[in-house]
Amino acid sequence: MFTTNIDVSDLAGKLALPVTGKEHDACPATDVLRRVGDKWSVLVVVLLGRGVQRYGELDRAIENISQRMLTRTLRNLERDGLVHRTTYPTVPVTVEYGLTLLGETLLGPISALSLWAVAHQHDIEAARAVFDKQNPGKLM
Amino acid sequence: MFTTNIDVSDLAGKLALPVTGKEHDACPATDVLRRVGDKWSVLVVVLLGRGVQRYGELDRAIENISQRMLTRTLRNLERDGLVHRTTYPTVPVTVEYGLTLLGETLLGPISALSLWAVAHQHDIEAARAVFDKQNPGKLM
DNA sequence: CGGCATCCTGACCGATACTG
DNA sequence: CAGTATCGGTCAGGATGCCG
Repeated sequence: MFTTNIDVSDLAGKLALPVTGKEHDACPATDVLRRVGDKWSVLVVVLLGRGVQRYGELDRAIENISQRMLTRTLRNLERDGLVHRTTYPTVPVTVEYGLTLLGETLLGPISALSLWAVAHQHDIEAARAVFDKQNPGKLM
Repeated sequence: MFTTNIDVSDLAGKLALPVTGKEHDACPATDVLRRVGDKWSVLVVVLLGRGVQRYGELDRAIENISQRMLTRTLRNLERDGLVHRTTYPTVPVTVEYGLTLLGETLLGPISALSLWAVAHQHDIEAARAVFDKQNPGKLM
């Protein structure tokens, strides 16, 4: 069981003003947030959090992901050192994917965010309904 | 001081296999992750976490954000109920932005993720260097 | 001051076909 | 089985100009 215990003031305190473009682009948090924000990465990480799985297992587990995106997602995660890829010289070839130790440490933060999303989904949905009613045709 | 204390097994346990396309698209976590993953939302939320700020203050604080994206980011956050917008009928008009109570509860999870990113930035950088050396020309 | 309208570029992502 | 190659669509995001 992993737990996280975070003091928010740590982050706000570290942030100096103004935030230049280079600071933002070079910020490791920006980097990670973009990876986490792409369509499949978090889902793959969470699935691999249950244990090592083969390419085909992931492909079937996520039903509608394209092979292109599954491969791209796994390559990116592998490049960042979050996922390790193991091949066995069988015929045909067998490939297993699993989380690295670094990848496992990511489970805590992304679970915190996911659980926040689940916990507050109705608040968000309600807020959107109000906004869309008060601002017809705006945004969207 | 906000703190979060998360049991990762909560998330993995809730996830059933296989994950259909509709389940993934309708998942509130997917939704939040995409908003968090866009280029400016988290930065704006963190800045507003320090207190109410005017449009121009945010614009100068983030130096190189375009007005278009600042407005879009604020609108999206407002629509989701994370940010509140207050206008004062001065001449010219004054507009203040601040976090809602819901928005403040998001500071915990995104700080957890950001601090993870900062803590492991060197691991990630090193992993990328190894990957890029072993797979020249692949990905990127 | 605090936007909105418009145009443009490059990601991200999906569909399809092919392969060691 | 586990990918690669190619094409095309959609959309985030930047630049510029105008406005109440």
